[in-house]
Amino acid sequence: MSFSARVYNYDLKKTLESGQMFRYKEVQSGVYRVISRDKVCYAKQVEDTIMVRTGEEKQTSVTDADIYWRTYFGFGQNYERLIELVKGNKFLEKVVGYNLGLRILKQDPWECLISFIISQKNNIPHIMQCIEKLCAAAGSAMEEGLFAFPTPKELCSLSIDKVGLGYRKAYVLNAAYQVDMGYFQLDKIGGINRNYKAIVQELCTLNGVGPKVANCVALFGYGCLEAFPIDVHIARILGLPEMSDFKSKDYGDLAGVLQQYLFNYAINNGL
DNA sequence: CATCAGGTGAAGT
DNA sequence: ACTTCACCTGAT
Repeated sequence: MSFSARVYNYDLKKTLESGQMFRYKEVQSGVYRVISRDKVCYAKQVEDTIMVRTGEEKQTSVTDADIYWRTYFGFGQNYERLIELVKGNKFLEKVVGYNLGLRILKQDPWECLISFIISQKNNIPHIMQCIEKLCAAAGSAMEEGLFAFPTPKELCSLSIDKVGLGYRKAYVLNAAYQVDMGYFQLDKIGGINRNYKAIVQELCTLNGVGPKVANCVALFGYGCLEAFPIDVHIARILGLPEMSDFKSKDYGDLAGVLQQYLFNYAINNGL
């Protein structure tokens, strides 16, 4: 039914609204409805506690849904080392300070892949609108008129002309076909002995998936925190004089976190 | 009406 | 290897 998580240095609003995921809605002040795969939850933060309400019928002990959402929200993550790593660079210190509490979510690779294919050369409100239309058209119905993210098979057998995907439609349909047929195995590329580079390389074999989208999927879908997606905002920032000797590799498995901090700083400060 | 928005692939240097 | 350009669509 619901659970509470004690969190340290977590910011639910920043985490959800930083553009890393698209299926959230603030239904009441401070209450966020979050949808992932075929699951819905309502999350609210009060100081160092996050309350998560799920649609489960009864609460016997810790449910699978609890575990799913704890992992999803990244409650257990800790990026404290990043504060030390950026010391000395005033700009990065400001960026990290601005984003304290923002975590990288652990999303579903399939949903993440399709979402970020759709995101290319597109703006956030329209991305969200496209995804909702896609779910309504192909996903299975859940409670209160909400729809699950469509499975690969569901996406394959859909006419998605009404979704407004534009030229991305072919990319989405092809990805759905490849995954549904088992030609492209999302779970396999994230297997135990695969690494970040291999994941990006594999993802880039899909039509419509280039370095930017592949790195987003690696970061948000596969939990590769060393992934460093470079979009127009990040590229602009990398051109700033204070970033002249910046190398993402220097930040190891916090590079992706810093990337998201830079991105969120950029879109909220007109960079 | 022209331009633009969280890129990519193809074709041209 | 690097540069240019078309691409769907909805918003301004």
